[in-house]
Amino acid sequence: MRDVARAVGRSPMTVSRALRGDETVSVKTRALISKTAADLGYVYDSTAQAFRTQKSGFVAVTLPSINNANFAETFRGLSTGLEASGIQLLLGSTNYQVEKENELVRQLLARKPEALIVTGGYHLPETRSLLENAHVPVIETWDLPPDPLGSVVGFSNENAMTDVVQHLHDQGRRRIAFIGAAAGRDMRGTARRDGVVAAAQRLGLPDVAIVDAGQAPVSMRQGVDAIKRLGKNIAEFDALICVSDPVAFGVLSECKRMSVNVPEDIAVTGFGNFDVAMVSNPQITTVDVHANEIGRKIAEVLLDVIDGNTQPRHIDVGSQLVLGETS
Amino acid sequence: MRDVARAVGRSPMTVSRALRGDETVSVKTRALISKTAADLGYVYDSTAQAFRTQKSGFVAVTLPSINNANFAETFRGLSTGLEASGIQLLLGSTNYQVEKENELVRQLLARKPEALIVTGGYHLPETRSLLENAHVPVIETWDLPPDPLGSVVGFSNENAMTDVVQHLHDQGRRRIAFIGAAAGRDMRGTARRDGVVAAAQRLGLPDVAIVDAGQAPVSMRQGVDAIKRLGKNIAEFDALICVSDPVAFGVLSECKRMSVNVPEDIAVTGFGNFDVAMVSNPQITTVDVHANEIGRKIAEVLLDVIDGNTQPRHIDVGSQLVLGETS
DNA sequence: ACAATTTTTGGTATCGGTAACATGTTATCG
DNA sequence: CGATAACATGTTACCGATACCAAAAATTGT
Repeated sequence: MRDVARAVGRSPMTVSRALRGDETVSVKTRALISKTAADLGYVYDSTAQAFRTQKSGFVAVTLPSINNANFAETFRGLSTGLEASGIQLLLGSTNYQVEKENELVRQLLARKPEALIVTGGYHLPETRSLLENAHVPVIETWDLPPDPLGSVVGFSNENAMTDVVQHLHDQGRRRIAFIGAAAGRDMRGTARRDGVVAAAQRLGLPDVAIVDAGQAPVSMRQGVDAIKRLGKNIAEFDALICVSDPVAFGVLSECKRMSVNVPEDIAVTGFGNFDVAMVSNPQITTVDVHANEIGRKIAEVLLDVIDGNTQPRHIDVGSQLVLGETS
Repeated sequence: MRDVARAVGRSPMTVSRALRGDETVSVKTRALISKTAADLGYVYDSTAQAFRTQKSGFVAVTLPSINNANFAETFRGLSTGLEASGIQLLLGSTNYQVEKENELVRQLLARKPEALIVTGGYHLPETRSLLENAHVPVIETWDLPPDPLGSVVGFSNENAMTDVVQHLHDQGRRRIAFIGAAAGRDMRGTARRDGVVAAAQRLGLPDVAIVDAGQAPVSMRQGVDAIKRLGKNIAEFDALICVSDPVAFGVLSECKRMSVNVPEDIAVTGFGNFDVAMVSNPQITTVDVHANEIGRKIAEVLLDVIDGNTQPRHIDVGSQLVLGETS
């Protein structure tokens, strides 16, 4: 910056202002400085800026898994929403482990993010106190935690499942199995399971069977494997509620191979309204949770927060049953 | 840090060393300092560290699209490989636009990343010179550029397609169409298309028809739409080579709805060997490009580079035809 | 022409760590 | 016991931008 200043015969201070587009620098000086900086191949040092201003200019995001079309869609909405602001996204993946989330949050906080976006509403007590003491705006997402740390942009996994169970009940299905990850890791999956169990109970249906599809993240292959393991026992059920669309797709595919007819013999539902649900043949009944909208709303809340608005916001984007051909 | 130093009766320098696990600080002093820091709720300032040491401790990654299982898998391999090192990943998405890549690279460079990972081997001249002058190790991936900027971990999109065309030729297929994104945006897609065209020519097959599936990123729905637009004309072909597995899946699904039998009437192939290819029914013939391995190898190269090894490395992870039931 | 503004520019201290070097303190050994 | 090595800790000067305040230059009004 000093070099640029010398080259244009101005002080570094003026250069600093000019490069940030400060209006108090005269238009021609600004133009000259921009040009000179470019000519000299000067690269602005954001680290020094972050240090001096105590504002890092990025937002930290924790995702359970990067390889998940749903979170990816939220992330995309978020990126798009933040694009104009020049805010960058620092990403970390927790692999669905709260212990790892804790470590990750610690690392991310040390970088003084403008805000922290965490997926899910369940955290270790240690993580909670870290976040509470950090005085960094927190946005929880993909959930509606009972006791939020700050802002929330999400939906109720339980309620979403209530709609699914109600729908299956309306179709005359009674013997329901839920296929999802082993309990304890994927908290949103667990919430969905609980939602199913509770809804079935309220509707007077028999107890819901829980089919363990292995460790989160569960995907297509685990759906296949779960059905393989079920084998003939699949005849005990007339509806399979899957924790996500990929699982449902795997289930559907394996049913076909086993000559189990969907939806005649058994209904199958997914979650998330991924492309695969619509493109699949038959189309999978699923739940749209507005993943992209969540991302865009997060961006909105974020820009608001960075603007100095400290009032936490709670946004329920809701969810919507999407009827397909599998139920 | 000064506060912690005062609390333990040592200088800030000793605290600094202790917190970084410097062995020259006596074991008990180190323990005391860690404990005191934790008790005081001290949070280490990575920004200041980055500023002083001129090492940011993160690696920047540009991806064409975050919502893409291919890159996501690579990203996952990379995350896993870097986990222990404490290096963080700063992510940016270019939306398959080289102009955007340029802007993104500029922003990312301002943060002085330890290294920069860019997807693809084609960049604007401006971007190239930015990268060359930045003196930041660059790793290009998902490609084998003829004139690499630094290290490379990738595979040849062209060669991968040669295998596919050879296989189809062996099966007696002759009239091939390639389904991919509009030319110009997705350079890896373009490379694949060129690979198909060239291989067909070498084998003496008729000219390959190019079916435009719209703007990158193309996914399942665009596969569906492409086939819908083809309509009856699909009978002109006996093999459809798709730029990616999701596209192939969409194609397959729409073929089924149109009562076009795969593979009897027409062969369909994908690219990437992702879950959907194997779980799909019929299983999709595809190409495994070892996406996860790419990520892990990048991590390896990265750690090597950060260790001060400036020698660029060129790793070809190769690709492998995976026979399914659609060809 | 000159004071009162308004606009534009500059000087200085500083953000919180750490590299490099200096110094103090405790074992080791002939 | 004193010299030397090995270990532990301290001092100082930065890294590069910018907040804050001060001052110069340009513009305006009478």
